[in-house]
Amino acid sequence: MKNDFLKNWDTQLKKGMLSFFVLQALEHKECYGYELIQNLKTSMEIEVTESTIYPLLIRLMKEELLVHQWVEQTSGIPRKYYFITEEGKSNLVEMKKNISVILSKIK
Amino acid sequence: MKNDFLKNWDTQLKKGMLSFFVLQALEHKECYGYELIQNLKTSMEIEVTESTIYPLLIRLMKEELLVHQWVEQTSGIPRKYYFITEEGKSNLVEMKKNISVILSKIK
DNA sequence: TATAATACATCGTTATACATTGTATTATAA
DNA sequence: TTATAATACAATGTATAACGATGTATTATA
Repeated sequence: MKNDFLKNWDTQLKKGMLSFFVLQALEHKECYGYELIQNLKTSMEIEVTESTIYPLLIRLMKEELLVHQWVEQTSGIPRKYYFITEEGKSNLVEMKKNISVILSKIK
Repeated sequence: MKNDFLKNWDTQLKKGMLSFFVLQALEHKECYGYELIQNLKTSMEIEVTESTIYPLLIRLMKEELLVHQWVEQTSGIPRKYYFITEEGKSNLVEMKKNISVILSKIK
């Protein structure tokens, strides 16, 4: 069981890593917000709430790293699908470079 | 040259990684605040300002991951040396584990 | 027929990096 | 001699991002 310091540290570490993983996930395959939360949990073991993911997606769209498209469903609420842009892809490459530099500093 | 998004992302990534690197540095060798800033820059290529490091050291002491000791100098201002505690060392181990889990998720 | 799951979103709180500013001492260059 | 930089500590205010709580609406299930 994690202590309070480590729990808070996990949260702080997400500030940065989460946007990387969201871009990585959407580069692999476009999806809608709710689906992204499930995907991060099941295939990445990253737990995020809606109050984290929706503002994050909005920020990434403002930065033009993502675009969205509403898709009507045969039944139920329309889904807002997110797609990574070319700028998103090139930023993802830069982010990966930065992360490997950081990793090289870990003893 | 990094764009605004990447510059901000770097800052966000520090929120979490910096406390790890400070603990790692102090595990290697105790030092005082100003010295720590120099060490992080020269041997780790991590740039931090005093307004980042001093509050961080205070937080890590509150968590009892660090302790400090004032050391008088033959000339000049006394220096506040920081030492990692046993709890600090064990938390550092946990942090390193967490980081490798995160890394394994990078494609 | 109530409850859970799906799907969107916002608001307030909290934590942290950083620019700016401040104090004080010592070394160096003009 | 004097101004400037470097050393060494610290606090204040701002911006950013994760998260708990809350809200709306639809569909599936018990």
